[in-house]
Amino acid sequence: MAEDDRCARIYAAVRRVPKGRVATYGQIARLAGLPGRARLVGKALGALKDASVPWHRIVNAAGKISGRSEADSPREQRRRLEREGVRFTPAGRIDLEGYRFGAGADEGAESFRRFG
DNA sequence: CCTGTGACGTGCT
DNA sequence: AAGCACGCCACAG
Repeated sequence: MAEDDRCARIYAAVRRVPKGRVATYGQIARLAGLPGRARLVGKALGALKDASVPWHRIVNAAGKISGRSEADSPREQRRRLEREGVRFTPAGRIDLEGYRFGAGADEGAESFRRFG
C-alpha cells in the first residue's frame, strides 16, 4: 500500500469523527484499516494540509493533546475543541469516557443531534 | 542492505 | 499520576 493511500484512509477516518467528539490515534488507525499504527496517524496529521480534515479531534489515549509539529498547534487544537463544546479538565485532559467517538453510548443520539 | 534513531502512541506496572 | 517497555515506521548513515 502506498504511503499516500494510508494518508487518504486516515483522513477519511478522521472525517468520520463528529463535531463535539474526539478519537484517539489508535482508534483512527483502526478505523483506517491500519491497526497498531497509531504513530503513523500522528505523522499523517502532522503533514496535513487539507483544512477539511478535523485533525483537532484527535488526541492520545490519555485524552491529552500531543501536537509536536508546531508550537501553536496544541493551543489551536484545544481552542477548536472547546469551541465545539468539548470540556477540558483543569489538568488539560479530555474525559474520553464522555467524548470519545465510538464509545457506544449515545453514538446514535450524537449523529441525530446534528451540530452546526 | 543493515543499523541506529526519532516519533503528534499505547498499555501495563 | 508518572514511568517504562514495546511496537510500527520512515529516514539517514
